[in-house]
Amino acid sequence: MGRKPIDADRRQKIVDATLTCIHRFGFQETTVARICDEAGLSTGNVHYYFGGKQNLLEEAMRSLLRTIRGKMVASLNASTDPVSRLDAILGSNFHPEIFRPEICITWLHFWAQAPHDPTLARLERVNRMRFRNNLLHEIRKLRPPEQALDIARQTVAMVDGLWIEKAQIGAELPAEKAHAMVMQYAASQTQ
Amino acid sequence: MGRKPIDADRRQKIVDATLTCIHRFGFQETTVARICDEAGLSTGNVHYYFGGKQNLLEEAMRSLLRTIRGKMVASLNASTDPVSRLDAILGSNFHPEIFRPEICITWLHFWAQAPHDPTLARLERVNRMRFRNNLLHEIRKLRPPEQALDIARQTVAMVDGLWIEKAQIGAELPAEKAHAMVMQYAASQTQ
DNA sequence: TTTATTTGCACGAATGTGCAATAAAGATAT
DNA sequence: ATATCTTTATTGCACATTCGTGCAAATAAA
Repeated sequence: MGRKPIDADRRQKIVDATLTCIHRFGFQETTVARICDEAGLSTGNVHYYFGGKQNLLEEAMRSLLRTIRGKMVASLNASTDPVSRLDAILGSNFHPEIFRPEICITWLHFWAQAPHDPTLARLERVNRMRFRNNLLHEIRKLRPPEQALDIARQTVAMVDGLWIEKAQIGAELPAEKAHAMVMQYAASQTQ
Repeated sequence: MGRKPIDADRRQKIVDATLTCIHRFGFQETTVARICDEAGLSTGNVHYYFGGKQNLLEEAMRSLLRTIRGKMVASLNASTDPVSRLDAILGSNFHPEIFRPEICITWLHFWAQAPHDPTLARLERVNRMRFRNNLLHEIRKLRPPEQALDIARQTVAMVDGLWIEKAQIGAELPAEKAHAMVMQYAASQTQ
């Protein structure tokens, strides 16, 4: 055998550089050259590790999604009553390390690209349904089923909308404020 | 004098072709050649009428914005009581001709591009504030000021979030359903 | 004829991709 | 231990393509 197998850290390094470029330049102007420059590597690595730009972009979105989901499961274990579990689920979407303009901008590009790329579309759908069902599972304990579904859907929409607002230049929307706004709504619907 | 002056219809034709390309291919793959092909013209026209691609993109976004605002003012004149005026304002955002995947996708690209382009950012901000203030003006008649601002903000977020959902492939969200969901929320907050 | 409009191409710049060459890190043989 | 070999990792460039742009020519209306 020769050298050590494919370096997972190096893959992650390229993925991180990709996310940085997307939030800094946008999807349109994120080039292979810029990504590799940001990562301190030469352009050939992208094809060695990912086979092409499109695969890298999809992998970068998967990575971003994993990061957010990681926050979610971590914050769920503590609570037991429905309302505080709702609060925990929402809290993961407004975690100070997550609810930042850079991440919201990247996520916005993800939403915009998904309708044009079946792979991203599938990722978006899975993620949306998982989020909605997590909420739904708790709301069902507080409300009749037919109301619960609408409330879950409205809550997802409000969270997404606040992410849009946060992504824009000059947005004045601290994570705590956004979290409080959604919780105030959820509380008003579940009493 | 020579021929008739600059043809406004021709400008609009190019703008429409641009919007079609954005919703069909996305911002990243909307090229001057594709736009002009869609419009049935040659590439030179873009620079003759708009001076460059960037100006055209900005003009296309302005046009989209005008279309939506047109629906809004038209539907406001009828009503007089706050709740039905709220309903009218929201109805313009969920008008069957507006709340379609093609338009929602284009709007998503607008949101994603705005953080990278000062001109688009300014457009986004003006539009968001106008929408929020329109809602706020009615909500103030129903609620104390400090609550009213939060409710307006939450409503805008929910509308935006439903636009995201509508843009995705396979979304099952009729305009009437989306409208009803936001109105149900607004009603629950203003009674 | 005069002026406005439209065409179609050519040019330079930039991009994604593939590849040949090189370096690095075990493994193997001597 | 030392040298050699094998596999993996990384480089950096060349290639074909594509893009936005500008312009000279052509066309059409007044």
